[in-house]
Amino acid sequence: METRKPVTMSDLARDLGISRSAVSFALNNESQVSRETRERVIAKAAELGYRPNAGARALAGQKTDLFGLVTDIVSTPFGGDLIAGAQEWFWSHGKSLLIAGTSTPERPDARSIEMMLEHRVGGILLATTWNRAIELPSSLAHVPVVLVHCFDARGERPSVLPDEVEGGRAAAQMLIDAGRRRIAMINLPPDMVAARGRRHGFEDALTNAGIEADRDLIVTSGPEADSAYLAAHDLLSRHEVDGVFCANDRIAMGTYDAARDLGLAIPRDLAVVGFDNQEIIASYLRPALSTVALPFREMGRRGAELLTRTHDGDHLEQIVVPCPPIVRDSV
Amino acid sequence: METRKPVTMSDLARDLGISRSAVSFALNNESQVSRETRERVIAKAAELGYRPNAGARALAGQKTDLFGLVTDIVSTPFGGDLIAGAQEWFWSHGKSLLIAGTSTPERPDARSIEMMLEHRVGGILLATTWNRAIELPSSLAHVPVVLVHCFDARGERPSVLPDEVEGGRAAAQMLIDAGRRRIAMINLPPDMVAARGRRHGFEDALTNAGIEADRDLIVTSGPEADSAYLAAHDLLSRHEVDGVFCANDRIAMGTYDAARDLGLAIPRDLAVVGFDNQEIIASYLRPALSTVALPFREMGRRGAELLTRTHDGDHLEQIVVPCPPIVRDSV
DNA sequence: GTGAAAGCGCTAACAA
DNA sequence: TTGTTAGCGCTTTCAC
Repeated sequence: METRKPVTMSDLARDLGISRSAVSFALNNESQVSRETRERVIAKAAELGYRPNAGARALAGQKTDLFGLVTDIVSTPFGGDLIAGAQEWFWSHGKSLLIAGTSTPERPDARSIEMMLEHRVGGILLATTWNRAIELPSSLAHVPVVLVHCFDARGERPSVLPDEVEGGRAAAQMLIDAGRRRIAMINLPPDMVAARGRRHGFEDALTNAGIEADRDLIVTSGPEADSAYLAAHDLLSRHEVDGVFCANDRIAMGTYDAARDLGLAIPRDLAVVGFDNQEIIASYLRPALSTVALPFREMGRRGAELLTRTHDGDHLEQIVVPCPPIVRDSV
Repeated sequence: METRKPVTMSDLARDLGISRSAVSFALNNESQVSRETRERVIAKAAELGYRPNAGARALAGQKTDLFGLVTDIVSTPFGGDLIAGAQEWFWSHGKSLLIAGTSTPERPDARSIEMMLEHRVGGILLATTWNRAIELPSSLAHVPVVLVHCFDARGERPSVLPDEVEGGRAAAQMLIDAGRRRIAMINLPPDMVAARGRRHGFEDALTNAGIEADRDLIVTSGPEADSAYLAAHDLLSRHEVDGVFCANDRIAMGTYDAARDLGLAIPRDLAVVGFDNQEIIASYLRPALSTVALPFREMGRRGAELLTRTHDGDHLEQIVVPCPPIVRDSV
């Protein structure tokens, strides 16, 4: 592999005996060139393997095609969807994506933000693992920012959020449609944004179905499977329940264990619905877990879209993306 | 949020009444400026919030600080580690990382590679989910490339690979050290690079421990849990086995199910070791799975390092990174 | 130690 | 329709 000096516009112009601007116009599909010239230029470019220099173009045109994504989410399976979604949008619009992983998006490695700003990104997408309020670092004060799966504590930036309420409603509905009536919910700690929304939707659906919401059937668990095992075991041994909505898939995992230990068959004795659609959990649990998906890909896409639009015009928007139910075998 | 025009070197120079080159020298720590001038420049830069323009610098200096990472791995939990590792290296060396997710690294969305080349990246890291040989696309012919978790079919590019053999040996050793003697292996399809290496190390360790390698105890399974369930059920019901090395964590998952259905307690009746250390599987299985880690973070780091060095000098290197055993409760 | 000046590759008025 | 000419923000000789 030998690196060789890249072909420039001047090379094309000289070879073709025309001016550099003619080449520029031809390549950028401006109107001011004859069809013939344009074709000659394009042919020559292909022949010589010309490739535009993005940096130079940005410098001269005073505009970037670079955007940034800062997130703590790359280390989870969701990260892939998020990145894919954002990238799909950017690419199909001729933009490139600079990514920085960080453990704390609100206080990202200062260097990573700095680096993006030095590259004069047109805007930054800030995404988090947990749906929550965040405080923007001051270095971001003068850059367009769109928050994904989180929102600005000061209410000054646009964001893209999952429809937790509708998701909770959908989860409950799956249980109701299966004929369950003694329906419980094992929720996340109440200080979590997701917990509030999902519960709200859950209660709503029960009420609409004419099922009285029994406070005793709504319990709290930590987000992890072992904590959920305890909560589920307690709940299921004290109450007669035929359906349970777990506020996330890991809680469902713990619930499966508890059900097994209590001799309850899923879905016969107990129907279970999760939330998140963490593929690796949901599809490997037996029976496969019915759940509600967190639409990271779509949120990434919408975030990117919003960011490029925010660019000019400066309207504050909150976009809410639906959480689709995923039917498997646990209901 | 209002975007405002960035401060340039000329602004600093004018404000300070000195030339632009003086500013440049001062900021880049060149020797040819007086201590005093340098300090004044630095102070002014801080005051005005000057931020160098990476694109302009690259253009003038004919060098980039951008590198690319193309991979199909972002959608798995491993992706996070890989990215983190690569980024750690690049950042601490003042480089930035451009990332492109793709479903097939060998035939990545042509646009994504093109985009990186237009940005004049100094080199590209190509990483795959599966350890395997890959054929480089021709567009990469004149760019430094380092392969991570895969290798060039034509043997012309450097790569960073996990030490599968040593990993297999470590897995077997965990079983041996626990006093197991009837040790089986549920391997991946033999055409997979990982399968060959892991088996090689496995047999090696048994031989060294004076345990005869029983061909009947080495069986093949697909990479997924359901296929593994069948293989494990078959193996365990026909042979007396007290330890099994599963070539990946999902196979271990299926093996857990089979063991339970056959009434075998883990680890009492059957010790199990996996491979990959997929956190979400390994730590939630009960008992938690002892396994061998695929060192993606370290591979990312080494890949980045190799890439920046490959840059000049052009030695073909194959780096092999150790796969550390992770002890949990299944042995 | 400092400044003038020539680019780096490209865009975009403006003239011709 | 084409070419000329300034820059964009920065690095880097080369004189002073």
